Amino acid sequence: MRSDYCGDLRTADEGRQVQVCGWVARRREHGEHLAFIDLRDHTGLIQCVVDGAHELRSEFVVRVTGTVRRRPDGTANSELPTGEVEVGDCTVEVLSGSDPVPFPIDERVEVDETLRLRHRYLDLRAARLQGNLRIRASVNAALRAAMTDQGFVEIETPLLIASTPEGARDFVVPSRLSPGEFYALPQSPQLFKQLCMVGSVDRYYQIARCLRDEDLRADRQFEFSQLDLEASFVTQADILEMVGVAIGAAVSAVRNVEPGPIPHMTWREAMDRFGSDKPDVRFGLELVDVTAVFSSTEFNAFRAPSVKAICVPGGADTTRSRLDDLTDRAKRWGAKGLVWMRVEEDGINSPVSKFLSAEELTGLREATGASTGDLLLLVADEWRATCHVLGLLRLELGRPGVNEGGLQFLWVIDFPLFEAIGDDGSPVPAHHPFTMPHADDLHLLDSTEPTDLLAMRSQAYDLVLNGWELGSGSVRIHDPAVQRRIFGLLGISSDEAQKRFGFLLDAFRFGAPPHAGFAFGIDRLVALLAGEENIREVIAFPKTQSGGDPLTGAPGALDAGQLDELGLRVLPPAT
RNA sequence: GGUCCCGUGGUGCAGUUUGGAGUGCACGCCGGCCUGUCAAGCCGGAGGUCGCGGGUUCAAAUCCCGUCGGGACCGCCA
Repeated sequence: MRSDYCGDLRTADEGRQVQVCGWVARRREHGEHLAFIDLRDHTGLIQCVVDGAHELRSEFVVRVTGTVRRRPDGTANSELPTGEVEVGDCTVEVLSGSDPVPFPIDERVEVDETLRLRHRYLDLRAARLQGNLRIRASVNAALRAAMTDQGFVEIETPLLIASTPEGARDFVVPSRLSPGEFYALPQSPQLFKQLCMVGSVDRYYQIARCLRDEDLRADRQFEFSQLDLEASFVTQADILEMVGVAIGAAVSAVRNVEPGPIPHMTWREAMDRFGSDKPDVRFGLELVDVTAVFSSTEFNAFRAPSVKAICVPGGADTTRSRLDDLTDRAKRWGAKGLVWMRVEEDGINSPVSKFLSAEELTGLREATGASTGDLLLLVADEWRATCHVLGLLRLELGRPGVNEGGLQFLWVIDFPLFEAIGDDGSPVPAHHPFTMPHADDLHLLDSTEPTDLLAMRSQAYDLVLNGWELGSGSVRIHDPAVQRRIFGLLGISSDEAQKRFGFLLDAFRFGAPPHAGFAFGIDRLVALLAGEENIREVIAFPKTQSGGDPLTGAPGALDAGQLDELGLRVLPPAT
């Protein structure tokens, strides 16, 4: 039916009789007996010269039989890869007609996203999504090859599993055979991959679909894909190396460059310098600790456990309304306030400068390296709150576009084991409860001091790319005694632990190898490699921010018969 | 749970601040002309519940309240 793809024809094909199939992208009529058709398939466009095209319309599906010829002198189109040639002496068969399309299939027009999603099959015809889906496919292929090369075995794990109350909200599936009971869809294959380790698989991986019922964002969908992996008899360093190999393969499959070794940064340093556990290191505006400068200040707002500043070079001309806007944002992010200071020729211009001593102002300029023309922004609070607010402010002020600054991968290591002490007095795990404490901090497990517990580091690590958390992993606890100790600290009784994770704990009684793993989001990686700031652009059929699918109408109601069969009754909406 | 932005012929926008006739631009669509265009060109034409509901007003796309849809973000996402 077809001899060539549209986008493949070149001068080397001159003289060949070809059959090309595709969609009419554009039609240019020049009277009754000359017209040009741009024929489009997934490879690109080819111009066909036809004897009249009045019956043809945009997006008609046609098969064109003709001869490839060099275009007449002066009529080549340098914008098109196929622009040196055209298909002439054409016979056109209409294989399928088309109504006028609801939006132009043209990159140059930004169309309402609901409309694009409602007619996703049309949106997919555009080069942007065609390219993105193919980038995604080559990333998947490169990851599979890299994992296979490293001795990993691809294993599929179940989608219908038991709900565990940890982590994100589960999507649940009612059971017909056990009315009133439910499966959960996996948030990740976490427990199964650890069982694979107990089962002596040694190295497991999977491109796994994961589902979490949490609010959607530009970088979050209900459903997403992870490269999920786990290995036995390895250290954290081994896992980082293996993931680095996979990432390198994915990057070089899309770009023609190897990303090189991925630098490491401790969690503490990331928070201190960037105010985030997923720092975007493509730009400066780093946080500067100035707590010491105000150690004996008279200014109440700065009598806080942590005072930090951002110096915005050349920012002194920031307008008052913009500063007010930044202050509003800082407050919405949880700050008690935001102090701004314009560094001017004759000193510091700030609403609070009269509360500060000369020594403090001098110390501040020294600590931040601020010079005339700069803007200083300060927040004072608990250390975590200060870092958090200034970290968000930093992104607001300087974050580069998705295609700027290259690909800056970063390992964030030495995460804390616990992120806070909960209301019940038990520490709250920062990762999951199977995370191995850092070897140097194991002795703190026996401490009863909250500060000791919060100081404990874990063998957990995140991979970050340009400020996006790509994924996380950890060395797991394989020793039942340590696991019991952790559950005890978390306030999880052995009965409760047995109820929640009994099958895993049982498995660990029969010889669990030391093991560690990782998982990273393929949607996010592909989006950044494709230069997209939204993962919906690299997903064939994504959902809107409110979790709907304008194409299929999901989610929708069930009819009474289905509900009966499942033993379900729908309550009226709460008011 | 919260903050902010958007919604105007098929598409993308302007018009909303300061109320005065559905006014404008570009693309697309339909018809005609046109033998080297390429986002073809020229001429003509059709096409509107200004998201929806209520309110204020002599008068609402415009002001107010509510609601629906979309987007960005905070919370949330072990």
